Amino acid sequence: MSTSLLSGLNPPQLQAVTLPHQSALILAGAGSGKTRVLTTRIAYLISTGEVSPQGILAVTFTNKAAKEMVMRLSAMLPINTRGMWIGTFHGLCNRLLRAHYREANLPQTFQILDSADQLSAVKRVMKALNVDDEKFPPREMQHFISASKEQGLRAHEVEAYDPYTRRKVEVYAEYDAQCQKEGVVDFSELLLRCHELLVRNTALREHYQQRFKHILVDEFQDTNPLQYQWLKLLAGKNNSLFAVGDDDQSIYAFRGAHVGNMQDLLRDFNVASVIKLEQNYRSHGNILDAANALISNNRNRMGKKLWTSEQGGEKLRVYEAPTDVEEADFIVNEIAHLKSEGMSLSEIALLYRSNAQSRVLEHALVSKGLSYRVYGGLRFFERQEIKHALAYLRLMENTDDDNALLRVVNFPTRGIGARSIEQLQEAARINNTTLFDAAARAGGKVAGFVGLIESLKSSTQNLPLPEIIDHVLVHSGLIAHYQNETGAKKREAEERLENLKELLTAATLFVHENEDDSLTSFLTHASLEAGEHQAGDQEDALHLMTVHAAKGLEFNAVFITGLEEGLFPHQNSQRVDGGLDEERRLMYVAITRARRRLYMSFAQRRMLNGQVNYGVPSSFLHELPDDMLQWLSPRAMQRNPFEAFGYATPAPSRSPFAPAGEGLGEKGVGWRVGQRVMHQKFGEGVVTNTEGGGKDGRVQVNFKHAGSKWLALEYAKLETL
DNA sequence: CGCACGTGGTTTTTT
DNA sequence: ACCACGTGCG
Repeated sequence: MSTSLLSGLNPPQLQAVTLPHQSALILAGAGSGKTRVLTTRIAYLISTGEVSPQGILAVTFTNKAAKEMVMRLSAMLPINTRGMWIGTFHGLCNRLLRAHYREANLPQTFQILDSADQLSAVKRVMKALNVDDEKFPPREMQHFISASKEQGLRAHEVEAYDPYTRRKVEVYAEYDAQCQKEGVVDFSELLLRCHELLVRNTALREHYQQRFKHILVDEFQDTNPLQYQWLKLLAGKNNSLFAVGDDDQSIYAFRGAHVGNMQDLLRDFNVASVIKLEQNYRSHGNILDAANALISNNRNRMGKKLWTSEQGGEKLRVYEAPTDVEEADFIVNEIAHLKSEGMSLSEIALLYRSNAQSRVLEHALVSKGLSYRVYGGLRFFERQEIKHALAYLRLMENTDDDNALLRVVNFPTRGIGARSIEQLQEAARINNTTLFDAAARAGGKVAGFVGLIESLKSSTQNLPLPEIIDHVLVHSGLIAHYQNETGAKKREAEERLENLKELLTAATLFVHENEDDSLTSFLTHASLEAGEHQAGDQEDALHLMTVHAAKGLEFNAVFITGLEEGLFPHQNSQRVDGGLDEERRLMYVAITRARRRLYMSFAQRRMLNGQVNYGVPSSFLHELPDDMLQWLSPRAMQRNPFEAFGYATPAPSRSPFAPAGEGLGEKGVGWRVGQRVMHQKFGEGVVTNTEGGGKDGRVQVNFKHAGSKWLALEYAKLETL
């Protein structure tokens, strides 16, 4: 093999890459070359003849990461990466289920429900079962089902000791039955079904166990219990599981990720030693030291301390603004300055804890004329018009897909109203068929719809994919529908038409890039890679995104905004066990995105949910060593940080948020927002909000140690400070 | 059928 | 403040 493959690796990286055939856990810190290690290991295994490309199974969480891996691998080795099993958990499970659809008891053209599809499917089940959606909010129901599946539990396996849970289990069971009848699977079902297939089918399991000698997993800290079970099953007794992850960057517990999988892996696979990648190639020393200091406040870490040869660097800049608007102004000015110094906008990121915070920032950016791009939000394949188009295509593939039928049976409107649909559903229920079957037996306009689908099917047979879609767009009436929009909706309709055109482009591209260019394959692509298709990122633009979305990225300059107690760390995290630790990891992720310059800012007052909120600076700021910080605003943290943050002086009576002459936050409760108070049990704090008056009055107090709490004035004994 | 108005919710999210 | 969703009316 070529020695160049391994050159430039540091000792632990080299050790990881060249490990013998054994299971391993690689604890890879931020910016420590994790992806490089992963891809180089694959290249190493193949080029030494240890394993053939077919014997590799490499799993990631996102399509982006999978693509990156494939790209780097093809650059390293002169092999055809097509056909290699490198992909997301969902993508790989899909592949397996498609290959063995009969054994998995699925139709060949089974469709994949995204979250929105799943929600409407849940709602339909609940309606059919007469479930009170006040007592059982559909969203919660959906979460219950997904969460159960991610634990590897079918409805009958869920422990239900109370009537409430039993009812949910009932819905879960019926939901699964409905999906089975309609030939659709949701995201977690892909994994669970695949797992069950391998558990039950010994021959199949052994076949894949024989095949995948080396299994490699990226971002292992984000795996949920079902994903871990799946990996364990495929690894069997003889294969090696090479897991790369960072417990300090585990920020997805809220959606079922189980960091404990890292410890479990050590035990289940008898991992002899954990290899730590601690040399960071991304950030300057100060940034790294600050991150280390912050994360050292977490308990139960596997233990890891990043270091860099790039010692020192700039201090971390901290800015306190009176209001969120002024915070945004400061940031925008700072960015304009950086730009004038030659930094390109795309090298700068603006991070926030929650999406709502982007509004103020965007406003400031627009007025300053700086181009930016907000990441996250509505994805291409999730747009209404695209979903409509896909629904027609799905129905053509699989007429049992009731979700798809309901979406387009009367869109564009063809006179099939709520009444006709109810009749259809009733007929389907009585005869135990799907809606399309019921529709096929109906007359009138419904029959017309059935005819439309049949004619779309027959007239597009053997056409290439883009032509199929083009035909459907025209003959479904979608194009005409949007073309006929006038008045207020005209602009919106034009954009939708653009997107439909873009769908054709996406299909053309898909045909070029994929060997399997069937409609089923394209529909799967649309479900599993909803976000991949994004237009317009050529321009040099700032990156605006949540901290979550920033994981895995890096920038020369990073702004972490809204560093206020209750926002970041977020209020709701207090209710969750280990919530604060996860918030701290989130902050750790945020800090470690920066290469050279890091700004952290907060505001004294902020408009939140239509209300003025008075915040105190994030406790995370206190956890950063003073000597690494450079304060850009007058108010500095000195001997007693809390002292510096309290609002000993009354808040000004005029603020951007308060009409002139009115006392701030004065609602008759007798406490003023900004007032420092003492509570017998919770100690020192600052009033951040008030509500009601007299006996019913409540105040929100942000306590120094106990966090933020709402207190009923009737009971709370508060004293002024 | 489509619009107008009212109501509730509001952390993070990939697949 | 804002948005998404649901209901009721023309």
